[in-house]
Amino acid sequence: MVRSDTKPLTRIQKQNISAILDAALEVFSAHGFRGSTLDQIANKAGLSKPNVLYYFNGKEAIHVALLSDLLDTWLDPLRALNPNGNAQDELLAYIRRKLELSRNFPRESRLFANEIVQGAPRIENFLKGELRILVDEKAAVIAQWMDAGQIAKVDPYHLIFSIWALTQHYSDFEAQIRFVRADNITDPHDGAQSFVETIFNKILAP
Amino acid sequence: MVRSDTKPLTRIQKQNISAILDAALEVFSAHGFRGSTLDQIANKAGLSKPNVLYYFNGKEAIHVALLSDLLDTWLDPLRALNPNGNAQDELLAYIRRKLELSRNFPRESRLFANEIVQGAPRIENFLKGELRILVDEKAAVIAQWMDAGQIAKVDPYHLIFSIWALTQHYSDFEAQIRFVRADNITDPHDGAQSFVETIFNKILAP
DNA sequence: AACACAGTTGACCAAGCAGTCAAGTTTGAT
DNA sequence: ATCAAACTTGACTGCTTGGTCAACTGTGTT
Repeated sequence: MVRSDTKPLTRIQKQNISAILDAALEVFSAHGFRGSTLDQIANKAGLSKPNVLYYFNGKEAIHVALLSDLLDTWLDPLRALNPNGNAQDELLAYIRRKLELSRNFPRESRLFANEIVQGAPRIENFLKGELRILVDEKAAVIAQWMDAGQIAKVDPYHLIFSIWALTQHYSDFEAQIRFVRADNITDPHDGAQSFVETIFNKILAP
Repeated sequence: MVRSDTKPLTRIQKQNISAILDAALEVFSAHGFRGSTLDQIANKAGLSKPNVLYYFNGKEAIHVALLSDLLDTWLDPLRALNPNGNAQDELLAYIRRKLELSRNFPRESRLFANEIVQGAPRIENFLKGELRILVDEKAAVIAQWMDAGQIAKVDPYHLIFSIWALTQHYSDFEAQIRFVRADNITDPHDGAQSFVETIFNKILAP
Protein backbone atom coordinates (compact mmCIF):
# COMPACT_ATOMS: atom_id res chain seq x y z
CA MET A 1 0.00 0.00 0.00
CA VAL A 2 1.02 3.55 -0.65
CA ARG A 3 2.46 4.99 2.51
CA SER A 4 1.33 8.53 2.96
CA ASP A 5 3.36 9.27 6.05
CA THR A 6 6.72 9.65 4.36
CA LYS A 7 6.91 11.14 0.88
CA PRO A 8 4.76 13.32 -1.40
CA LEU A 9 2.30 11.54 -3.63
CA THR A 10 2.94 11.02 -7.32
CA ARG A 11 0.57 12.27 -9.99
CA ILE A 12 -0.84 8.77 -10.48
CA GLN A 13 -1.26 8.21 -6.76
CA LYS A 14 -3.19 11.41 -6.27
CA GLN A 15 -5.44 10.62 -9.21
CA ASN A 16 -6.17 7.02 -8.28
CA ILE A 17 -6.62 7.64 -4.58
CA SER A 18 -9.13 10.33 -5.30
CA ALA A 19 -10.91 8.12 -7.85
CA ILE A 20 -11.13 5.35 -5.27
CA LEU A 21 -12.42 7.64 -2.54
CA ASP A 22 -15.02 9.13 -4.82
CA ALA A 23 -16.20 5.72 -5.98
CA ALA A 24 -16.24 4.43 -2.43
CA LEU A 25 -18.27 7.38 -1.24
CA GLU A 26 -20.81 6.66 -3.94
CA VAL A 27 -21.01 2.99 -3.09
CA PHE A 28 -20.80 3.15 0.71
CA SER A 29 -23.37 5.93 0.98
CA ALA A 30 -25.80 3.98 -1.18
CA HIS A 31 -25.39 0.52 0.35
CA GLY A 32 -23.74 0.91 3.73
CA PHE A 33 -20.44 -0.65 4.69
CA ARG A 34 -21.40 -4.31 4.59
CA GLY A 35 -23.64 -3.81 1.60
CA SER A 36 -20.75 -2.57 -0.50
CA THR A 37 -18.14 -4.71 -2.24
CA LEU A 38 -14.62 -3.95 -3.31
CA ASP A 39 -15.58 -4.99 -6.83
CA GLN A 40 -18.25 -2.31 -6.96
CA ILE A 41 -15.79 0.29 -5.78
CA ALA A 42 -13.03 -0.86 -8.12
CA ASN A 43 -15.47 -0.91 -11.01
CA LYS A 44 -16.78 2.55 -10.37
CA ALA A 45 -13.23 3.84 -9.94
CA GLY A 46 -12.17 2.22 -13.22
CA LEU A 47 -9.51 0.09 -11.54
CA SER A 48 -8.99 -3.57 -10.85
CA LYS A 49 -9.64 -4.87 -7.37
CA PRO A 50 -6.00 -5.69 -6.63
CA ASN A 51 -5.10 -2.23 -7.79
CA VAL A 52 -7.52 -0.69 -5.31
CA LEU A 53 -5.87 -2.76 -2.62
CA TYR A 54 -2.52 -1.44 -3.76
CA TYR A 55 -3.61 2.00 -2.59
CA PHE A 56 -5.56 1.04 0.52
CA ASN A 57 -4.94 -1.65 3.09
CA GLY A 58 -8.45 -3.00 2.79
CA LYS A 59 -12.11 -2.20 2.58
CA GLU A 60 -12.15 -0.92 6.13
CA ALA A 61 -9.22 1.41 5.45
CA ILE A 62 -11.11 3.07 2.60
CA HIS A 63 -14.11 3.54 4.83
CA VAL A 64 -12.03 4.99 7.61
CA ALA A 65 -10.31 7.39 5.21
CA LEU A 66 -13.69 8.61 3.98
CA LEU A 67 -15.06 9.08 7.46
CA SER A 68 -12.04 10.96 8.77
CA ASP A 69 -12.19 13.34 5.82
CA LEU A 70 -15.88 13.79 6.46
CA LEU A 71 -15.89 14.23 10.22
CA ASP A 72 -13.20 16.82 9.92
CA THR A 73 -15.41 19.14 7.88
CA TRP A 74 -18.68 18.11 9.49
CA LEU A 75 -18.02 20.19 12.57
CA ASP A 76 -17.17 23.39 10.72
CA PRO A 77 -20.65 24.91 10.50
CA LEU A 78 -21.22 24.59 14.23
CA ARG A 79 -17.68 25.63 15.04
CA ALA A 80 -18.29 28.86 13.17
CA LEU A 81 -21.11 29.88 15.50
CA ASN A 82 -19.83 33.16 16.89
CA PRO A 83 -20.64 33.79 20.57
CA ASN A 84 -20.17 37.51 20.06
CA GLY A 85 -22.54 37.80 17.14
CA ASN A 86 -26.26 38.41 17.17
CA ALA A 87 -28.04 35.30 18.41
CA GLN A 88 -30.73 35.09 15.76
CA ASP A 89 -28.34 35.91 12.92
CA GLU A 90 -25.78 33.41 14.09
CA LEU A 91 -28.24 30.58 14.47
CA LEU A 92 -29.88 31.24 11.13
CA ALA A 93 -26.48 31.40 9.49
CA TYR A 94 -25.65 28.07 11.11
CA ILE A 95 -28.86 26.58 9.77
CA ARG A 96 -28.08 27.92 6.33
CA ARG A 97 -24.60 26.44 6.38
CA LYS A 98 -26.01 23.09 7.45
CA LEU A 99 -28.61 23.12 4.70
CA GLU A 100 -25.99 23.97 2.12
CA LEU A 101 -23.75 21.18 3.30
CA SER A 102 -26.60 18.74 3.12
CA ARG A 103 -27.55 19.97 -0.32
CA ASN A 104 -24.05 20.01 -1.77
CA PHE A 105 -22.79 16.84 -0.12
CA PRO A 106 -25.73 14.44 0.10
CA ARG A 107 -23.50 11.39 -0.28
CA GLU A 108 -21.36 12.43 2.65
CA SER A 109 -24.49 13.09 4.65
CA ARG A 110 -25.87 9.65 3.89
CA LEU A 111 -22.56 7.99 4.68
CA PHE A 112 -22.79 9.61 8.08
CA ALA A 113 -26.46 8.72 8.45
CA ASN A 114 -25.76 5.08 7.62
CA GLU A 115 -23.22 4.98 10.40
CA ILE A 116 -25.47 6.55 12.99
CA VAL A 117 -28.59 4.56 12.20
CA GLN A 118 -26.60 1.39 12.69
CA GLY A 119 -25.41 2.45 16.11
CA ALA A 120 -22.30 4.45 15.17
CA PRO A 121 -19.87 1.65 16.06
CA ARG A 122 -17.08 3.20 14.01
CA ILE A 123 -17.45 6.81 15.06
CA GLU A 124 -18.37 6.40 18.70
CA ASN A 125 -15.17 8.07 19.79
CA PHE A 126 -15.72 11.05 17.55
CA LEU A 127 -19.26 11.50 18.85
CA LYS A 128 -18.27 11.13 22.49
CA GLY A 129 -15.18 13.26 22.05
CA GLU A 130 -14.85 16.12 19.62
CA LEU A 131 -18.51 16.45 18.77
CA ARG A 132 -19.66 16.32 22.34
CA ILE A 133 -17.19 18.94 23.50
CA LEU A 134 -18.21 21.26 20.69
CA VAL A 135 -21.92 20.75 21.30
CA ASP A 136 -21.53 21.38 25.03
CA GLU A 137 -19.63 24.56 24.30
CA LYS A 138 -22.15 25.88 21.77
CA ALA A 139 -25.12 24.86 23.86
CA ALA A 140 -23.71 27.03 26.62
CA VAL A 141 -23.42 29.94 24.22
CA ILE A 142 -27.02 29.48 23.12
CA ALA A 143 -28.15 29.26 26.73
CA GLN A 144 -26.47 32.59 27.42
CA TRP A 145 -28.25 34.16 24.46
CA MET A 146 -31.50 32.89 25.88
CA ASP A 147 -30.76 34.19 29.34
CA ALA A 148 -29.98 37.57 27.82
CA GLY A 149 -33.41 37.51 26.21
CA GLN A 150 -32.05 37.62 22.65
CA ILE A 151 -33.99 34.52 21.65
CA ALA A 152 -36.79 32.43 23.09
CA LYS A 153 -35.94 29.97 25.83
CA VAL A 154 -35.91 26.35 24.72
CA ASP A 155 -33.59 23.47 25.54
CA PRO A 156 -30.37 24.33 23.66
CA TYR A 157 -29.46 20.69 23.06
CA HIS A 158 -32.83 19.88 21.60
CA LEU A 159 -32.57 23.01 19.52
CA ILE A 160 -29.32 21.78 18.03
CA PHE A 161 -30.77 18.30 17.48
CA SER A 162 -33.75 19.81 15.72
CA ILE A 163 -31.47 21.74 13.39
CA TRP A 164 -29.62 18.55 12.58
CA ALA A 165 -32.83 16.64 12.07
CA LEU A 166 -34.40 19.17 9.76
CA THR A 167 -31.38 19.97 7.65
CA GLN A 168 -30.15 16.44 7.15
CA HIS A 169 -33.59 15.04 6.52
CA TYR A 170 -33.58 16.45 3.02
CA SER A 171 -30.50 14.53 1.96
CA ASP A 172 -30.67 11.46 4.18
CA PHE A 173 -34.33 10.73 3.46
CA GLU A 174 -34.26 12.17 -0.01
CA ALA A 175 -35.70 8.99 -1.50
CA GLN A 176 -38.81 9.31 0.61
CA ILE A 177 -39.32 12.94 -0.32
CA ARG A 178 -38.68 12.24 -3.98
CA PHE A 179 -41.17 9.39 -4.20
CA VAL A 180 -43.85 11.13 -2.19
CA ARG A 181 -43.59 14.30 -4.27
CA ALA A 182 -43.00 12.58 -7.60
CA ASP A 183 -44.57 15.19 -9.86
CA ASN A 184 -43.56 18.28 -8.02
CA ILE A 185 -41.64 20.74 -10.14
CA THR A 186 -39.63 22.60 -7.56
CA ASP A 187 -36.48 21.10 -6.13
CA PRO A 188 -37.39 20.05 -2.58
CA HIS A 189 -34.19 21.69 -1.38
CA ASP A 190 -35.43 25.10 -2.52
CA GLY A 191 -38.61 24.78 -0.56
CA ALA A 192 -36.59 23.44 2.33
CA GLN A 193 -34.40 26.51 2.59
CA SER A 194 -37.24 28.97 2.97
CA PHE A 195 -39.38 26.64 5.05
CA VAL A 196 -36.68 25.81 7.55
CA GLU A 197 -35.68 29.47 7.89
CA THR A 198 -39.28 30.46 8.43
CA ILE A 199 -39.93 27.99 11.18
CA PHE A 200 -36.71 28.71 13.02
CA ASN A 201 -37.54 32.38 12.91
CA LYS A 202 -40.74 31.52 14.71
CA ILE A 203 -39.04 29.19 17.14
CA LEU A 204 -36.37 31.69 18.08
CA ALA A 205 -38.50 34.82 18.22
CA PRO A 206 -38.06 36.18 21.76
CA MET B 1 -42.10 -23.43 4.14
CA VAL B 2 -45.19 -22.92 6.16
CA ARG B 3 -47.96 -21.78 3.88
CA SER B 4 -50.06 -19.19 5.57
CA ASP B 5 -52.68 -18.89 2.86
CA THR B 6 -54.55 -22.09 3.59
CA LYS B 7 -54.88 -23.28 7.17
CA PRO B 8 -54.58 -21.82 10.66
CA LEU B 9 -51.15 -21.86 12.26
CA THR B 10 -50.19 -24.38 14.90
CA ARG B 11 -49.00 -23.35 18.33
CA ILE B 12 -45.39 -24.06 17.37
CA GLN B 13 -45.70 -22.17 14.12
CA LYS B 14 -47.05 -19.08 15.80
CA GLN B 15 -44.35 -19.17 18.40
CA ASN B 16 -41.44 -19.76 16.04
CA ILE B 17 -42.58 -17.34 13.38
CA SER B 18 -42.90 -14.62 15.95
CA ALA B 19 -39.51 -15.49 17.44
CA ILE B 20 -37.95 -15.28 13.99
CA LEU B 21 -39.59 -11.97 13.16
CA ASP B 22 -38.55 -10.47 16.46
CA ALA B 23 -34.97 -11.65 16.05
CA ALA B 24 -34.90 -10.46 12.45
CA LEU B 25 -36.19 -7.04 13.44
CA GLU B 26 -33.42 -6.77 15.97
CA VAL B 27 -30.74 -7.80 13.51
CA PHE B 28 -31.97 -6.04 10.37
CA SER B 29 -32.57 -2.75 12.15
CA ALA B 30 -29.08 -2.83 13.61
CA HIS B 31 -27.11 -3.92 10.55
CA GLY B 32 -29.29 -3.36 7.49
CA PHE B 33 -30.36 -6.07 5.10
CA ARG B 34 -26.99 -6.99 3.64
CA GLY B 35 -25.24 -6.54 6.94
CA SER B 36 -27.40 -9.21 8.55
CA THR B 37 -26.94 -12.96 8.31
CA LEU B 38 -29.37 -15.82 8.69
CA ASP B 39 -27.09 -17.26 11.35
CA GLN B 40 -27.44 -14.13 13.45
CA ILE B 41 -31.20 -14.27 13.12
CA ALA B 42 -31.41 -17.99 13.82
CA ASN B 43 -29.14 -17.61 16.80
CA LYS B 44 -31.12 -14.78 18.31
CA ALA B 45 -34.35 -16.66 17.70
CA GLY B 46 -32.94 -19.77 19.37
CA LEU B 47 -33.39 -21.90 16.26
CA SER B 48 -31.12 -23.58 13.75
CA LYS B 49 -30.65 -21.95 10.37
CA PRO B 50 -32.42 -24.70 8.42
CA ASN B 51 -35.28 -24.42 10.85
CA VAL B 52 -35.60 -20.70 10.16
CA LEU B 53 -35.74 -21.54 6.47
CA TYR B 54 -38.46 -24.04 7.19
CA TYR B 55 -40.69 -21.14 8.18
CA PHE B 56 -39.58 -18.56 5.62
CA ASN B 57 -38.61 -18.95 2.00
CA GLY B 58 -35.38 -17.07 2.51
CA LYS B 59 -33.71 -14.04 3.99
CA GLU B 60 -35.55 -11.72 1.66
CA ALA B 61 -38.91 -13.23 2.63
CA ILE B 62 -38.28 -12.47 6.30
CA HIS B 63 -37.39 -8.92 5.44
CA VAL B 64 -40.48 -8.48 3.30
CA ALA B 65 -42.68 -9.89 6.04
CA LEU B 66 -41.24 -7.41 8.52
CA LEU B 67 -41.66 -4.46 6.21
CA SER B 68 -45.25 -5.26 5.28
CA ASP B 69 -46.18 -5.55 8.94
CA LEU B 70 -44.46 -2.27 9.55
CA LEU B 71 -45.75 -0.22 6.65
CA ASP B 72 -49.24 -1.26 7.49
CA THR B 73 -49.11 0.42 10.88
CA TRP B 74 -46.80 3.23 9.88
CA LEU B 75 -49.56 5.16 8.16
CA ASP B 76 -51.98 5.00 11.06
CA PRO B 77 -50.98 8.19 12.87
CA LEU B 78 -51.36 10.29 9.75
CA ARG B 79 -54.49 8.48 8.69
CA ALA B 80 -56.07 9.43 11.99
CA LEU B 81 -55.73 13.15 11.27
CA ASN B 82 -59.33 14.30 11.41
CA PRO B 83 -60.29 16.99 8.84
CA ASN B 84 -63.24 18.01 10.98
CA GLY B 85 -61.26 18.49 14.15
CA ASN B 86 -59.49 21.58 15.39
CA ALA B 87 -56.39 22.20 13.28
CA GLN B 88 -53.92 22.80 16.07
CA ASP B 89 -55.24 19.97 18.23
CA GLU B 90 -55.22 17.52 15.36
CA LEU B 91 -51.69 18.33 14.28
CA LEU B 92 -50.34 18.21 17.81
CA ALA B 93 -52.09 14.91 18.38
CA TYR B 94 -50.49 13.62 15.19
CA ILE B 95 -47.09 14.74 16.39
CA ARG B 96 -47.68 13.07 19.72
CA ARG B 97 -48.69 9.80 18.04
CA LYS B 98 -45.58 9.92 15.87
CA LEU B 99 -43.33 10.56 18.86
CA GLU B 100 -44.89 7.70 20.75
CA LEU B 101 -44.43 5.36 17.83
CA SER B 102 -40.81 6.35 17.50
CA ARG B 103 -40.30 5.92 21.22
CA ASN B 104 -42.08 2.60 21.54
CA PHE B 105 -40.87 1.06 18.30
CA PRO B 106 -37.35 2.34 17.69
CA ARG B 107 -36.29 -0.85 15.94
CA GLU B 108 -39.11 -0.59 13.46
CA SER B 109 -38.24 3.05 12.91
CA ARG B 110 -34.62 2.20 12.23
CA LEU B 111 -35.58 -0.63 9.90
CA PHE B 112 -37.54 1.91 7.92
CA ALA B 113 -34.73 4.48 8.11
CA ASN B 114 -32.21 1.95 6.85
CA GLU B 115 -34.38 1.35 3.82
CA ILE B 116 -34.88 5.00 3.03
CA VAL B 117 -31.29 6.10 3.51
CA GLN B 118 -30.24 3.46 1.03
CA GLY B 119 -32.64 4.70 -1.61
CA ALA B 120 -35.77 2.77 -0.63
CA PRO B 121 -35.37 0.13 -3.37
CA ARG B 122 -37.70 -2.29 -1.62
CA ILE B 123 -40.45 0.09 -0.62
CA GLU B 124 -40.52 2.39 -3.62
CA ASN B 125 -44.01 1.23 -4.53
CA PHE B 126 -45.33 1.87 -1.06
CA LEU B 127 -43.88 5.36 -1.02
CA LYS B 128 -45.12 6.23 -4.50
CA GLY B 129 -48.49 4.62 -3.87
CA GLU B 130 -50.21 4.43 -0.52
CA LEU B 131 -48.04 6.92 1.29
CA ARG B 132 -48.16 9.49 -1.47
CA ILE B 133 -51.93 9.34 -1.77
CA LEU B 134 -52.34 9.73 1.96
CA VAL B 135 -49.87 12.61 2.15
CA ASP B 136 -51.54 14.43 -0.73
CA GLU B 137 -54.90 14.02 0.95
CA LYS B 138 -53.72 15.25 4.33
CA ALA B 139 -51.68 18.08 2.85
CA ALA B 140 -54.89 19.33 1.26
CA VAL B 141 -56.64 19.18 4.62
CA ILE B 142 -53.84 21.15 6.22
CA ALA B 143 -53.93 23.71 3.41
CA GLN B 144 -57.64 24.22 4.06
CA TRP B 145 -56.99 24.78 7.74
CA MET B 146 -54.41 27.38 6.77
CA ASP B 147 -56.75 29.10 4.34
CA ALA B 148 -59.37 29.23 7.06
CA GLY B 149 -56.84 31.01 9.25
CA GLN B 150 -56.82 28.29 11.90
CA ILE B 151 -53.05 27.90 11.73
CA ALA B 152 -50.15 29.82 10.22
CA LYS B 153 -49.52 29.44 6.51
CA VAL B 154 -46.53 27.29 5.64
CA ASP B 155 -45.96 24.68 2.95
CA PRO B 156 -48.07 21.71 4.11
CA TYR B 157 -45.72 19.15 2.58
CA HIS B 158 -42.70 20.62 4.27
CA LEU B 159 -44.68 20.79 7.47
CA ILE B 160 -45.33 17.05 7.26
CA PHE B 161 -41.70 16.36 6.39
CA SER B 162 -40.56 18.40 9.36
CA ILE B 163 -42.80 16.38 11.65
CA TRP B 164 -41.31 13.19 10.29
CA ALA B 165 -37.78 14.53 10.61
CA LEU B 166 -38.15 15.68 14.19
CA THR B 167 -40.05 12.73 15.55
CA GLN B 168 -37.99 10.01 13.92
CA HIS B 169 -34.70 11.68 14.66
CA TYR B 170 -34.88 10.55 18.25
CA SER B 171 -35.02 6.88 17.39
CA ASP B 172 -33.15 6.77 14.09
CA PHE B 173 -30.22 8.85 15.28
CA GLU B 174 -30.46 7.72 18.85
CA ALA B 175 -26.80 6.70 18.90
CA GLN B 176 -25.71 10.22 18.12
CA ILE B 177 -27.90 11.72 20.80
CA ARG B 178 -26.83 9.14 23.33
CA PHE B 179 -23.11 9.67 22.78
CA VAL B 180 -23.32 13.44 22.66
CA ARG B 181 -25.31 13.58 25.88
CA ALA B 182 -23.53 10.75 27.62
CA ASP B 183 -23.93 11.93 31.19
CA ASN B 184 -27.34 13.50 30.96
CA ILE B 185 -29.81 12.10 33.44
CA THR B 186 -33.08 12.66 31.66
CA ASP B 187 -34.24 10.33 28.91
CA PRO B 188 -33.82 12.28 25.65
CA HIS B 189 -37.31 11.17 24.66
CA ASP B 190 -38.82 13.02 27.59
CA GLY B 191 -37.18 16.27 26.61
CA ALA B 192 -38.15 15.57 23.03
CA GLN B 193 -41.84 15.38 23.77
CA SER B 194 -42.08 18.78 25.39
CA PHE B 195 -39.55 20.40 23.06
CA VAL B 196 -41.23 19.22 19.87
CA GLU B 197 -44.66 20.22 21.11
CA THR B 198 -43.38 23.65 22.08
CA ILE B 199 -41.82 24.41 18.75
CA PHE B 200 -44.80 23.20 16.75
CA ASN B 201 -47.03 25.37 18.85
CA LYS B 202 -44.90 28.29 17.75
CA ILE B 203 -44.79 27.18 14.15
CA LEU B 204 -48.54 26.72 13.91
CA ALA B 205 -49.66 29.76 15.90
CA PRO B 206 -51.83 31.76 13.48
C1' DA C 1 19.70 3.38 -22.91
C1' DA C 2 19.33 1.55 -18.61
C1' DC C 3 17.60 0.85 -14.33
C1' DA C 4 14.94 1.19 -10.11
C1' DC C 5 10.75 1.70 -8.60
C1' DA C 6 5.73 2.75 -9.27
C1' DG C 7 1.81 0.82 -10.94
C1' DT C 8 -1.12 -3.10 -12.63
C1' DT C 9 -3.48 -7.52 -12.94
C1' DG C 10 -5.00 -12.60 -13.80
C1' DA C 11 -5.24 -16.36 -11.12
C1' DC C 12 -5.87 -17.91 -6.90
C1' DC C 13 -7.27 -18.82 -1.84
C1' DA C 14 -9.94 -19.07 2.42
C1' DA C 15 -13.81 -17.54 4.84
C1' DG C 16 -18.48 -16.40 5.03
C1' DC C 17 -22.88 -17.05 3.64
C1' DA C 18 -27.70 -18.35 1.63
C1' DG C 19 -29.89 -22.14 0.80
C1' DT C 20 -30.62 -27.70 0.27
C1' DC C 21 -31.49 -32.31 1.70
C1' DA C 22 -31.96 -36.64 3.63
C1' DA C 23 -32.53 -38.47 7.77
C1' DG C 24 -34.06 -37.97 12.09
C1' DT C 25 -37.49 -36.58 16.29
C1' DT C 26 -41.79 -34.67 18.15
C1' DT C 27 -46.74 -33.80 18.18
C1' DG C 28 -51.36 -34.66 18.27
C1' DA C 29 -55.42 -36.78 16.35
C1' DT C 30 -57.55 -41.34 16.26
C1' DA D 1 -50.51 -47.41 20.76
C1' DT D 2 -50.26 -46.02 16.03
C1' DC D 3 -49.29 -43.19 12.41
C1' DA D 4 -49.10 -39.28 9.41
C1' DA D 5 -47.90 -34.89 9.44
C1' DA D 6 -45.26 -31.32 11.67
C1' DC D 7 -40.96 -30.10 13.07
C1' DT D 8 -35.79 -30.18 13.47
C1' DT D 9 -30.94 -30.49 12.15
C1' DG D 10 -25.96 -32.04 10.80
C1' DA D 11 -23.68 -32.13 6.88
C1' DC D 12 -23.28 -30.33 2.59
C1' DT D 13 -23.13 -27.29 -1.82
C1' DG D 14 -22.20 -23.47 -4.59
C1' DC D 15 -21.52 -18.75 -4.82
C1' DT D 16 -19.74 -14.31 -3.23
C1' DT D 17 -16.25 -11.72 -1.54
C1' DG D 18 -12.03 -9.76 0.90
C1' DG D 19 -7.56 -10.29 0.28
C1' DT D 20 -2.81 -12.33 -1.69
C1' DC D 21 0.83 -13.03 -4.91
C1' DA D 22 3.95 -13.60 -8.54
C1' DA D 23 4.66 -11.86 -12.71
C1' DC D 24 4.13 -8.20 -15.82
C1' DT D 25 4.11 -3.20 -17.71
C1' DG D 26 4.72 1.90 -17.35
C1' DT D 27 7.38 6.01 -15.66
C1' DG D 28 10.81 9.05 -14.96
C1' DT D 29 15.55 9.90 -13.60
C1' DT D 30 20.36 9.61 -14.72
